[in-house]
Amino acid sequence: MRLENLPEIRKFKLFKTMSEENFDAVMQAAYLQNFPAQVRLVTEGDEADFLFLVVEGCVELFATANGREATMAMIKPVGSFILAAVIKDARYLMSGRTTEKSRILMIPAKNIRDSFEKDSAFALAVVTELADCYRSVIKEYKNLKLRTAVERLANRLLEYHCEQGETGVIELPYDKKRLAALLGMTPENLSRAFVTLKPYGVTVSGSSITLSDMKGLITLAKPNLLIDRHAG
Amino acid sequence: MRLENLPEIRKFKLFKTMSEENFDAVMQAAYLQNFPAQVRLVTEGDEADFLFLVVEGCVELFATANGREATMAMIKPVGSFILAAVIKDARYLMSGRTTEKSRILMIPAKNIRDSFEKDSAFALAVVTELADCYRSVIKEYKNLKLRTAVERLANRLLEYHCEQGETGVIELPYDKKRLAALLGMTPENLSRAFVTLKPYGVTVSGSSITLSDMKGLITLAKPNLLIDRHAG
DNA sequence: CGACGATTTGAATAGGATCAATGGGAGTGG
DNA sequence: CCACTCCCATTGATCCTATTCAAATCGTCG
Repeated sequence: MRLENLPEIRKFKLFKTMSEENFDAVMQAAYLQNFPAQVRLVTEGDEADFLFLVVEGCVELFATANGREATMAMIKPVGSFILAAVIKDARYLMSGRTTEKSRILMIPAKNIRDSFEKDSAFALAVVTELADCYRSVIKEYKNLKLRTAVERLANRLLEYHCEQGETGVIELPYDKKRLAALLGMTPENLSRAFVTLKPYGVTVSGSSITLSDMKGLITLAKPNLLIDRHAG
Repeated sequence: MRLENLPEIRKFKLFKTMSEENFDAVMQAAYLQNFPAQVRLVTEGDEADFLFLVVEGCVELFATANGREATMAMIKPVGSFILAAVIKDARYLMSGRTTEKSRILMIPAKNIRDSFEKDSAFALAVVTELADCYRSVIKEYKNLKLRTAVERLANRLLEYHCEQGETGVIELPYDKKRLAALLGMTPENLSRAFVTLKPYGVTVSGSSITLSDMKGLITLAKPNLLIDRHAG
């Protein structure tokens, strides 16, 4: 593959500790491709042929059943997806599609599994990454089961605020439709949740959100170290 | 520790491939203890000092926030819990309590992490176990997001039916209160869900359930390979 | 300007939760 | 063996959250 993005990939936590030799071998076999928005990269039920890395852009992971659809996660650079299926040599449990123009690195699953056996530093990185993924899903599950829609939104806003430098103004990272799906609600309900948060200093203007009463919002959201990335 | 249950522990997938030497060392440091029902073994937020194995009995994993409580999983013999926290040397995201008289093996986290580094066969087993755990939570998450309460119950009944030998009669593995919590509903709602399933051949008599219209029940449940252990 | 998709708002509905009351065993003590 | 008690399960009534369906509005892009 071409090397323009190699340095950042090398810095990604999965590969940082990998031996030079294995890294080169893996990248030799990998494909770096550009995709437009709305391209389906993987479909649930398919065999795990590749590990995916989002190098630029964004990928939405989602699942379907009974005619319903649920957004499971959004993957931003540099992040991997469906590592567990690759390691287990199993079928994907989720589908993935780009939500914007994206640059995606596809690594044949076999190369990952081979390196895993040859390179113990890489094996450790895989375990750590898997443990992180596991803990993230547990947190999402708790978020969904233990909070109302308004509380989930409030905490998500606090998270973005934290990520974006605590300036009092947030830019939503996706359109509201997708944000709603990610939070486990309908777009209509998200709209209403924003209205509910108005008394807590939340002002919406398109994709730009102003937070003018952090204290009040935090009181409502009750951020929790064991659920949220922000909090503390 | 005492050795009465050693053979079954040795057979547990986490330890099956471990070197004799490491297994002995790990078990040397472990404690096997009997607990009555309703004993809190771990509390979310605590540091991961031990990996736990359920040798006999049953442990309920649950989480709390905002005065609410959610059951995350039930662990039966032989099963481990909070492996991810142990590997990451992080805080537990879930609490665990026995639901019945149980025999629990407690392995100091440090021994697990040490063996993990020394024994590559064990490392592989850990990765596999973590990947399994991850995929299980994803399935639970899909189950919750993509199905109604009645559908979740129907599929759970089919799962138990499958596990228990497809005799047409199921014995519920826990009391209904806990089953309700596990399925993400209230006990009242579980009761009503059973009533809803009556036209599909589901007859309740205490903890014993009769299924007399498998075809109808399956049509309603729509079991899914990518969510359910049964199905197929 | 006009069209189309995204967002918001409104009204009606559904799925579950909560609150309250009743029924039913299992275990205890007489 | 029976009465009593307590806890669990069921049932009924009501409330609440969130979904659905419908319509209006906003924004953007050609």
